[in-house]
Amino acid sequence: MTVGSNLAEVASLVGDPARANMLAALMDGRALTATELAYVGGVSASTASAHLGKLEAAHLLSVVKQGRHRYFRLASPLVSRMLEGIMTFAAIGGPPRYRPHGPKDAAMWLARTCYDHLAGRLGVALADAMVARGYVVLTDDAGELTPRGEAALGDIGLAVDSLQHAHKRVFCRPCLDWSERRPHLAGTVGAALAHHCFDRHWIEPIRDSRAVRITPAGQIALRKDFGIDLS
Amino acid sequence: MTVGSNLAEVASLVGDPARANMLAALMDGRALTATELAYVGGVSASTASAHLGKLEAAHLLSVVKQGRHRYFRLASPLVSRMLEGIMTFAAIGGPPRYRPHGPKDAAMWLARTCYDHLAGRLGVALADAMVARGYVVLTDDAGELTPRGEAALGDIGLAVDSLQHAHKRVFCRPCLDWSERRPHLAGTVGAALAHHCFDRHWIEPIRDSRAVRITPAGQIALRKDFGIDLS
DNA sequence: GAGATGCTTCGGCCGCGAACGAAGCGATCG
DNA sequence: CGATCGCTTCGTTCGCGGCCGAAGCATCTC
Repeated sequence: MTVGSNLAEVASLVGDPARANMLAALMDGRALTATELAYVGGVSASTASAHLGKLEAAHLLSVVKQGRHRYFRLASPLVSRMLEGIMTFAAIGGPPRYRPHGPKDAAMWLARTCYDHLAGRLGVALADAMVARGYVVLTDDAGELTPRGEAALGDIGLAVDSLQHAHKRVFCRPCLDWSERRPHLAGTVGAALAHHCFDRHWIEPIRDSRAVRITPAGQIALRKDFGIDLS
Repeated sequence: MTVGSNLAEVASLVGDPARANMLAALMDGRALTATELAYVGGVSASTASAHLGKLEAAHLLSVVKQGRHRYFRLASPLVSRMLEGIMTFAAIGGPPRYRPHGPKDAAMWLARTCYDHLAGRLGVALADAMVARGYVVLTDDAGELTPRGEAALGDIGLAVDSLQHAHKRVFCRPCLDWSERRPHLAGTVGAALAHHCFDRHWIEPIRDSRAVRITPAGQIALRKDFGIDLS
């Protein structure tokens, strides 16, 4: 059958541990080199090359050559969405899971990027705050920024108007958080919020990880603007 | 890493052709017996048993024993969503695809069920009609039933009020159609619409397939109520 | 009861594909 | 201009996992 075979074909590409780790590492939207991906995949350069070739051939990844490096990134938001769907199931739909062990995991649980927006306790807390204050309305699948929310974001210096008419990309949508098992903010609004936090140095990336650290300044600002305290 | 391994684990389960075909067959929400699934998977009963055991262990499928039969169904809407995500990518995100060949494919392209709602040319045409008439508003991710739409559906005998307050399940959302590459209606509204069409015998299931046939009565009713003509 | 039917368990076979190292090629650096 | 680095290609090895058929255990039918 036409349908099933495509399904299996794509899923089996994601179904290899090395490739899955590579894809997961690219979930934050960055582009990584073949060597970096070999490392996160836990395989040799030659093996990684074969994997990356397959992922590119299937259009899961796009590649851009720059000098002697080859930078890979997820080929489209559709890929990110697909992976998100699988990870969400893996985290909350599958067999019961356990809480984090290592300190690295702990950081991931606290705050991390998810493609281009924020997830973890911080992401969920932000979404909660936005909802509680009537800035956004969220259902399971849809989200909407209220006029009140638009104004409030404007007050803290987040230019929402310029984004507003981006009808093509999704403006505001919930994204199920695999660690908190509750929705956080994705879409244009979620991305803008994340950018804002980075710009103001409320958060900063943690090396070699999707996790982010909340700076002292961020602690203060988040409490002041959103009533968030993640101690 | 914790994340990647779960991702690979789940994806590899879907990544086997036999299992993928079984899962695809269950996408319409029905429950099938082990023997039926062995058939759609194209494998022997013993092999199917092993596959189904794995899918159940990973909580992709739930099983209910009835007499000497074991009925399998997708364990949760989360699984359906995950598969939907992969199929969507496989259909439109991957390498360029081709149009149908066999008559069976043709029927699938014309009209079929997608979990619990309608897809194919019919599904897309219904969504288009609903939008064109101002019954619903659709963005890429969200959907909303307008008061006008609510009234109109009421006129043709579709009790929408009773569904309205089902806040838990998603009320109305778009679902990307892999054959038409355009959204059709999913969510509670999409499901209610599909049920309505079945109840009135506007459409009827085609044996051993997710495809549905549009009855002569359906042709007339669809044209009258929605201005749809799929000749 | 005997005989189907539905499904699982067991044992053994086989092939795909992931793995590595060595070698080659192109780009960059000193 | 070598030397180094980033990546790919090639040839080979090897183990996991899918496959089947035979046998076994239920359950329903007559």
